[in-house]
Amino acid sequence: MDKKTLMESARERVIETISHNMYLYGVTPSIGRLYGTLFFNDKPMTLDEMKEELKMSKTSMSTSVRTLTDLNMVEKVWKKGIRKDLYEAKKDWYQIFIDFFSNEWRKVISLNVKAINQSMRELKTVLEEDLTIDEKETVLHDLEKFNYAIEYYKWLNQLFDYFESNQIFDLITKQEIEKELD
Amino acid sequence: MDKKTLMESARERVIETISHNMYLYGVTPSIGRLYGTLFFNDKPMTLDEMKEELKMSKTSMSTSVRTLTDLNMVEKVWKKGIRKDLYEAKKDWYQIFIDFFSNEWRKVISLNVKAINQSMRELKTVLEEDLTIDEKETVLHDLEKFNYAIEYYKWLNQLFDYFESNQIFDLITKQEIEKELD
DNA sequence: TTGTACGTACAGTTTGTACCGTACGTAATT
DNA sequence: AATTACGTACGGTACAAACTGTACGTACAA
Repeated sequence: MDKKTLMESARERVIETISHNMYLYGVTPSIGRLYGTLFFNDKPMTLDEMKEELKMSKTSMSTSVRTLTDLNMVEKVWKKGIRKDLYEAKKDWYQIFIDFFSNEWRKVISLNVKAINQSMRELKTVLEEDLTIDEKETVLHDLEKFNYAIEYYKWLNQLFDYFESNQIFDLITKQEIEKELD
Repeated sequence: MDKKTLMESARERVIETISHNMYLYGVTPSIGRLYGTLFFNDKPMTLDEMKEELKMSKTSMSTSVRTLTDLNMVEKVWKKGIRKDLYEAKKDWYQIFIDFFSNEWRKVISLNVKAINQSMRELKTVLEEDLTIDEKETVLHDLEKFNYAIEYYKWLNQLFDYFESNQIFDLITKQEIEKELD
């Protein structure tokens, strides 16, 4: 294998691995591959360049890039004289990690909390009616579980606050190497 | 709406919300719904009971329950005199959250690190050959990125160590209520 | 040993979604 | 104003994943 191929395959291996593991962020391998490609490409790319590089349709590049933008993994950049939109990978992985929780997870938490609050209100009105022993017990059990959930979501939000405020880096510093990986 | 329906719908709303939001853990709504059902069912359930409750096939229940078990969200329990397998939801959501990172994320990190190390070794041998200025620059750039990634994964692992050791609860206590949700 | 109950592997079917080509709206260029 | 270049909404297709039914292996019961 000549040096050219070796250089390419070394990069490809990592891109491919990343692409198959970005399901943790809820994206498909194709989208992951696009991020990997942008990450290793030092210059911003146009949709046409991505299309060419990945041998996929321009449409796919457009929607994929939008997904990555929504996840704060990619941003549009401007360069004078160039009409096409240019995109480049955000390269601060710590920030991407934190943003993911601050955005995606908090969105979900908010939805769950809303549903739980609604159900709690309803159950509390039911409590005022005549209930059998069993019914009352069931309602109280459910209310306990709802309360537990709410507490948990509060905890999660506090945790994400901690991430977002960068206090987490006081606790675990970026450069520090304390133990060997693998 | 009578009290019976109200009680059921209050519970259903929350189960449904959870089921649609458990994609963050990489599971489908069906599997999420099963977890929700088990969570609110105070007694362990058999596959047949789940099948009946969710109006799905026993096969689906079997595979779904296995998925949830792999995620440490459900466990098999024994009861003397009962031949069927019984399953119940694990109810410690903090632990589930932590286990998710300790298991799923670490698995992915390990794979990524392996790929990167392999590629780093290859690039370092390439560096010893005759390279054009441009080639050498590219290789060095890639090596820098690989190093960055390795550092990031070390950081993540340290973070998860912190979770796993429960030190995180010293930092953010479970009961504490500091701010209002939503 | 035979019969019964149970969980799951497997293969078939259906549902969902990733991806493509086309065709349109918008904005820059002349 | 006309033309060109560009990004994306839309509808169709093809592949993948979720789900089902059957059928088998295993373990307990009689």
